[in-house]
Amino acid sequence: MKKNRPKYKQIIDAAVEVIAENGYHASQVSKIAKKAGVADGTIYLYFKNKEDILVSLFQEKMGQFVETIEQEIETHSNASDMLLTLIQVHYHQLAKDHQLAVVTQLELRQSNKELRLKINDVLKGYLMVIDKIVEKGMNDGSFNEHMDRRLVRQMVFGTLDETVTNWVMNDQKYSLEEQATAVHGLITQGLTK
Amino acid sequence: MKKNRPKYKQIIDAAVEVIAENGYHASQVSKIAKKAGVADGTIYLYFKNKEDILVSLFQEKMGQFVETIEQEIETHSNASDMLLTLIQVHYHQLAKDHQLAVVTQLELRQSNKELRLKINDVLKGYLMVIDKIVEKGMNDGSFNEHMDRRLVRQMVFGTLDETVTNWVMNDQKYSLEEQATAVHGLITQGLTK
Amino acid sequence: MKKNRPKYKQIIDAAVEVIAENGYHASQVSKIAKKAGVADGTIYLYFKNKEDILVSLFQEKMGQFVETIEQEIETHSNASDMLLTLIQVHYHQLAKDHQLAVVTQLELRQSNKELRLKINDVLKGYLMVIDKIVEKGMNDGSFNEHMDRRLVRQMVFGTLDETVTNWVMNDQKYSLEEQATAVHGLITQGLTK
Amino acid sequence: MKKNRPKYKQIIDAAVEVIAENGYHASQVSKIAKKAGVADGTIYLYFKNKEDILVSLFQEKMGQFVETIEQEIETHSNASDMLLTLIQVHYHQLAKDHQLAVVTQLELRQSNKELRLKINDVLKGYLMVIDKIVEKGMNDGSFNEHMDRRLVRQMVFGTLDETVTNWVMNDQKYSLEEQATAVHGLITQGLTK
DNA sequence: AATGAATGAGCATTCATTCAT
DNA sequence: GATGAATGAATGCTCATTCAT
Repeated sequence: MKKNRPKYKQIIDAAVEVIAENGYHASQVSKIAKKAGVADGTIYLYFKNKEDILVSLFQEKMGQFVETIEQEIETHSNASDMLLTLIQVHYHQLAKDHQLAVVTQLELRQSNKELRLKINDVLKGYLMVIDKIVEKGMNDGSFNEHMDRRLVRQMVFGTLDETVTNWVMNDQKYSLEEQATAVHGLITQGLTK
Repeated sequence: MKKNRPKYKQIIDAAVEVIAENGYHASQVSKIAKKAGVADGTIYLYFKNKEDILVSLFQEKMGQFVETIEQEIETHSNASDMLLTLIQVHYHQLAKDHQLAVVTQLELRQSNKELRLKINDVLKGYLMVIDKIVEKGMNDGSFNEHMDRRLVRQMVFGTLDETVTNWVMNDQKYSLEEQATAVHGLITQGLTK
Repeated sequence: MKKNRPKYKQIIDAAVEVIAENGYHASQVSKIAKKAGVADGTIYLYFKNKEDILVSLFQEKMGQFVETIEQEIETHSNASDMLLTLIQVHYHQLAKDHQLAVVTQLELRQSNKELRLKINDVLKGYLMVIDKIVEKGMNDGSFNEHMDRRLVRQMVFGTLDETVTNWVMNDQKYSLEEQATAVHGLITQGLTK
Repeated sequence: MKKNRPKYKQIIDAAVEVIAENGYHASQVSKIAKKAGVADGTIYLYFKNKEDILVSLFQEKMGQFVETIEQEIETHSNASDMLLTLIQVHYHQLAKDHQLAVVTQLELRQSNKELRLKINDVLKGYLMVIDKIVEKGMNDGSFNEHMDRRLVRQMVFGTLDETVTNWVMNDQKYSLEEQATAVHGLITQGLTK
């Protein structure tokens, strides 16, 4: 299994670093190879092509991301608490790894439509976690049962994504994690008094 | 004034068409020129460079967008109604011009960081409209007065943007405009019953 | 006769200025037109094409150059004195018009082979003046009668041209005219004691 | 060391051929690559850019040129003989390689000012050889000790350069090498009987 | 005569991918 | 498995010249 050989992770981590430092368009395969300490050609023993590096990068990182969130959520039985936890962990994961935040929020979005579609596929795992929480809240009566689940998921994800992107674009100069409860409040209570 | 000469708009409209049809990266200047019915060199009488076409495109379209929304909002005196109108008009504008929706939601985001920063500048005008509505609602007591205005703006914009992007990515196969009241409900009431 | 209309000289003088300021390759027709205070298209009422401006420029300036030298030479009856006068006037003409010196010594040489052949044609008038002096000196016995006239002409012209070019390349920071007698000495006496 | 790999010289020789055949401005990198039998991109493994090919070309060829002249000169102890040898070898080197003569005398001079400055740097090695000969002659009393060394160098180089350029422009239809002694006579004895 | 908007041919360079060693 | 030299397709922009007014 290629994914377990040391160079696989080595190349993915090099890719994160190179993209964070140079930006998406200035991240040539040769730069990633150099940073990973392998020859250009070696990359192609582990990845089908450049796009495959980026998709794999996203899969690896997002996989850990979702896994961590799922574990944390399990410690709660209440949908609203689970949602707060999801927000906190989401923010925490990105706040603790600035490079990864830049890469996922800004750089990877410059990729072409096909790559973005594949990234969306990877995101589905995350959206399902949101879905489960919403589902639970709607079933146990803590959330409004007349909501369109798809729209709820889009509101939650759109809000989290937009807040993180703004934080990254503002050079991460305020605390992302401290916003968690306020954002949770907005999502659960809405704007109305 | 270059912006009033017919070829200016002709080229911008051609750019929207070409990008919608071919995608951002396959949209060569020569293709845009051909579609606009002018010579390649003519493009450069009206735009500084390729990026300038795209920024101008966004400015033109977003300018009309914001203007239309502002006019519609003025017919209401209530913050919640204004927000509903904003959502409706936002959805309507993009639903009525599928090509423009594809270009702004998907294609233009593949541009490099500089272009995206310029696009963000243009977006500020729109965000200010959201701000004004929120401000009004918080002042007249219809909205919760303890909210962080920045976060509110990000939630509203993030939700609208995510819902439109999903609609575009799903090939616009359901009605965007019919979602408006549901989205308005989610934003104003939140998830909680 | 086009050459007598005011815009003809106006354009040529603008060309000298523009080329001296911007260099040969950055001297677009539109820049020359602007400096001359005429429209781009007007240039083509007076000159066949861009190359024709440059050839005409060289003809005009070199014509005056040769004429001045011929007049000055006539005041002498001795070949060696004539040669000294030629050198002095050659240096003086270029020293008094720095822009013209830059244009003829450096910039115009970047032109393509065809233009340089035409320039050489114009130069023939000047070379004939040198020839006449040498001829006279060889006939009256003051110059060595066994010399190859062509080679003598090339030595004289090559020496003058190289000394002026060096002076221009060194930013004209020493006096060109003060070198005249020394150069005359070298040419007439050679290196040998 | 890139300069020792076979493709380095292969590309430089191709550049000489292509420029001699097509002229400076019609010598595209792709033409040079084709003539050298390599891919366009390969050029850039050996040279920084197009200008670097031309500067390297000049350095390589002029390096051999100067080296050959220095070796030949060493076989003489007399300044005048050394000068004759320099002229003979200068003429011989260019007469035996017509293409190189065309490229250095005509084509490379069409380059822009920066390239010409770099070429002048390379030329300094050659001018120093002239300087050494003149110095020697002035010290041992065979040459006039009151001469301005800079002017002498310019006269010698200007004369050689002009005679070669004329020969090239006249399609090399007479013998350059047979002129050597006559030119040497002109330079050492001057025009005066 | 004069204008200036419009034209469109032309080209250096990068970089993902391959494949002989 | 690993290497890295070699490949070659792909494109934004300039500017001399024209011609309708």
